[in-house]
Amino acid sequence: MINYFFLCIENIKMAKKEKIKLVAEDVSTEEKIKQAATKVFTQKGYAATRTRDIAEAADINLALLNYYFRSKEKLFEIIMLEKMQKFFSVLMPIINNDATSLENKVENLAANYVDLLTANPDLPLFILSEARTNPGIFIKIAQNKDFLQESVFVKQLHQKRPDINPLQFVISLLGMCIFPFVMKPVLQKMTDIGENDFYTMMQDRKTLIPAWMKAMFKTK
Amino acid sequence: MINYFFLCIENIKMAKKEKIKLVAEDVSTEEKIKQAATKVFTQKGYAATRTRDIAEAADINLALLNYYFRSKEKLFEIIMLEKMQKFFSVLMPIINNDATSLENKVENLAANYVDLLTANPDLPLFILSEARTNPGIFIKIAQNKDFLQESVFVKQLHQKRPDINPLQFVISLLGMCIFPFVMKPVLQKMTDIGENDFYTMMQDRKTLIPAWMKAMFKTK
DNA sequence: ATTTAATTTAATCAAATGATTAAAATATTT
DNA sequence: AAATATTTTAATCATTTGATTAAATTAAAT
Repeated sequence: MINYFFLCIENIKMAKKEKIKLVAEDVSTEEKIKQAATKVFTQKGYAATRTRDIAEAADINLALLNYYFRSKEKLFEIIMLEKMQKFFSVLMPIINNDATSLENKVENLAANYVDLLTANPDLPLFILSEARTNPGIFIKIAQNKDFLQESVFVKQLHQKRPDINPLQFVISLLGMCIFPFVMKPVLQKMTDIGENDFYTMMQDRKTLIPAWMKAMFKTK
Repeated sequence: MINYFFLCIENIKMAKKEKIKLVAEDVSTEEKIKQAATKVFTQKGYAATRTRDIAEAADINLALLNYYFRSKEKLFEIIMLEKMQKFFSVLMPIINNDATSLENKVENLAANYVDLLTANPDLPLFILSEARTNPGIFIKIAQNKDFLQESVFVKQLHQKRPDINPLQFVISLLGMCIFPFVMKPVLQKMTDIGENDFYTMMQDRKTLIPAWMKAMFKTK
């Protein structure tokens, strides 16, 4: 997260280009490539994606991809870092808020993640599976390894239930929000759940998950 | 699931071989390849796996892979079907048992899946991510699309809470069992959770998840 | 208007990769 | 022991794929 801009504006040439394009405000070739890459990478994963797929989706010449981003790997890193940022920009402000209660944080997390993932359904599977296949990239994201343990959220969880590892609740909460979207491809191939049913269920989860978590806090 | 053996013993030649090898009881070349393929495929996914990786891991000549399994894709299908079977051979008997209570089913599912996934940590991410990338294979698995809706488990859930879609509970339960393993690669790269901590937490979940689910059933 | 810089195109390269082939080695049957 | 079938090896193919190059085109600066 920290070195996101460093990586993104990796050399001066690109920095120049980016600025020009931002001022110009048009959908630049660079942006077209990035959008196409986001689509193809998140749908098929890094290994299954061909640079030619991206070029075709972006409706550009293949050489342009390398001209703008040097390599498939560099382009992928940019996309991945953006996606990770999206994830953490939801998580961090909520779990570190001193002013909200534990219950309130749970409500916020459920609502915000359901909305984020409804808009980006294959985001979780993309991040989670690339973390396994492509470990190198996650090392570059110099995240403070204690950000979770030191969060207000974890402290509130510990206060509420000192007898249970707070991470158990964190994993369950994230699982209840994220897992449906991870499971979606399998679910849709194995059952008759359609797009509308799924959407309704996810919306219902905004209230179900907080209610469930409250009940889980109270178990003896 | 249904056509598993049909696919596996795709032609008479292979059927012959298999029988001979089973009788002979030695670790046949075919079995060596399958074991190596299982390892590499589940770790790296289909697209990122090179047939040469498998050959090297199995310590055999590359041509043998094609001799025994015709193609990378055919080999993959066999591995995938075995893995799916592993998953469903845990799920099906439990959710279709008339003799056990709802609470008992939850206990069984939690305990059995924690054990299964502790022994096969990258099984879920393998299945879930290939379902997205490689949709063709899941069509071949001619699963009855109503097996879940018609299960005793879903009926018991409906009886307990007619006001909530039973699938909401199913997804949450599976999520609480499976998601930790899906999240494991990311979790380990972002926090200081070691292998031992993770193991302990998963064992604790065998009792936590049933307790939580019971509490969730009671929410107003 | 001319020069310089940035962008785009078409053609091509080199390496990687799934697969095949023909011959050699080993096992099985007659 | 000879003949036959099975298994293994080494060499090679044909494609695919990420990347490059040199030329053409367009935009920007002087």
